Amino acid sequence: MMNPLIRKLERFTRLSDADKRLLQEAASARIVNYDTHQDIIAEGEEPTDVNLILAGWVCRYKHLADGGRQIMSFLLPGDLCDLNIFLLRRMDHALGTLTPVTVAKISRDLLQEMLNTDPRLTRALWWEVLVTAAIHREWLVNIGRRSALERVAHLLCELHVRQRAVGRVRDGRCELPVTQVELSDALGLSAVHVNRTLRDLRLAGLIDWRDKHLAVPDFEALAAVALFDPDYLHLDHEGERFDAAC
Amino acid sequence: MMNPLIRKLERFTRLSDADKRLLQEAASARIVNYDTHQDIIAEGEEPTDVNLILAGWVCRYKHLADGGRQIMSFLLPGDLCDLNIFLLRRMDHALGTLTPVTVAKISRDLLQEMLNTDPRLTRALWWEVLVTAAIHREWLVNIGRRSALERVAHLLCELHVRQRAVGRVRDGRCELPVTQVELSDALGLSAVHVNRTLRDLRLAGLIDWRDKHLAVPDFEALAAVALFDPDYLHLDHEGERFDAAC
DNA sequence: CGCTGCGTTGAAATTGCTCAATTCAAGTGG
DNA sequence: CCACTTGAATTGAGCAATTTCAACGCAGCG
Repeated sequence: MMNPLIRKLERFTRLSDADKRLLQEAASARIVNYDTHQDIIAEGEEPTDVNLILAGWVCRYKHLADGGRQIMSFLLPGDLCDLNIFLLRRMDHALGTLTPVTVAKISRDLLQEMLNTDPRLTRALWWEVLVTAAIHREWLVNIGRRSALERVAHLLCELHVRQRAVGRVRDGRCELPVTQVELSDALGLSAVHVNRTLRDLRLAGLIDWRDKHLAVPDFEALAAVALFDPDYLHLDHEGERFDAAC
Repeated sequence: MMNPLIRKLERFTRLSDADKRLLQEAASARIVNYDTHQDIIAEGEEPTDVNLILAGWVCRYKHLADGGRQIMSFLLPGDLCDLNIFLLRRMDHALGTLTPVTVAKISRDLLQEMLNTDPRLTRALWWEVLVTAAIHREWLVNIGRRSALERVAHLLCELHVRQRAVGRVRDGRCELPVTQVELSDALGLSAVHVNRTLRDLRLAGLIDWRDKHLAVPDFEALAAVALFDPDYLHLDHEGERFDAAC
């Protein structure tokens, strides 16, 4: 199995064969499977491993007092969950599966060793952390300031682009194995309104979402509705300027 | 001038005298002043320095096509702005002043050297980055799922607690040198509605905001309205467990 | 004196929410 | 193979929260 993390990190920086071997080993040591709607780690727990998603979709979320929840990230194959375990003792949010999921557990100690010995890999992994924060910021804009139509379209654009970045889009078609309720929990909208908004996008011919797959016939058109600008994903091989330094 | 960053980082980990001297030097090298409503760095620019705020309030924000804006962070004295300059080439957001501001510019090279030579400081600085991301996540919950009253109260609680953490609260009173419009830009609400919501909080005796200063007579009461739980700020000396390792 | 920025208030319009019912597809057990 | 259940999507109707528009007050300042 080609490690999807390697593919993604190579967008950012070139990795040596040794880097890749190290990552590949780390990602093979301890594989764990989860069913749909399970917590990989709950809010308040003390994490012991970093979770690398090999297959399936995961979300970060928090529960609210009134029973609602807010999803703060969608994590796809190749995404790394808790690089913060080195510094923050307790999880201030939970990680839950949206589909059946396979993760590789990378222990603190192993990761620490990788970070100590491999500066290029260190940079690549911190790039992950910073891009995650950049996505959080764009979500703030999305939820705070955009209309429901723009909001839904924007999230669909993001998920489409992120999947394209790791080779998971064919003919404008990618996975979208989440429910409308889950989308609404991510967007700060009601499920009913998400449903109506999706209908509007469908009627406008902008999306075709069926069988857990999203087809976007004209990405530019959808991006225009969403006011989507992919800069915040920092996907354009920015790290290559570091190669000289390594 | 006591460096407010040192005070804050010591909440997280103990710093040696050498660490502190290093930080103190770095924060004295190049001091720059800004007026109110200036950009310290604009969206799209390539940052060259890390900005350490010594005095005044700063915000992260993005402009929208329709002229609106979303504020994504409030940065207070002792906060560090762009630790990401090592990895992300272009700013995906701007940093603007809310008051007259004094910052210390710490160059890439100097910071890089500090990170290379001082692992404890490195950890402390990354703690900054992770806490910033944690605040972003809580803001997502706030904007996505809470009512206007809860939302406003929650932000006021956060700003109060963050200032308490750096010794800037006396008798329940702290600075709040922002306008209602700026609050509304941070909360995803209209300025008019923020005004009405503040009136409700004032009439309920929960806040007293005048002359750029916020007084909270009964913090627990305000926190109850806001559903505020300060865990996400990770202020409770979590890093001490690392002392053994250093 | 007359700006200008900021705060305040009222009234009308709108967006998105809640409640409730219905459909549909995919199991699951008898 | 059918009856039943369950999870998800869909639709309508009424309602509530928030926005928008518009006006006015007030203080600081050139």
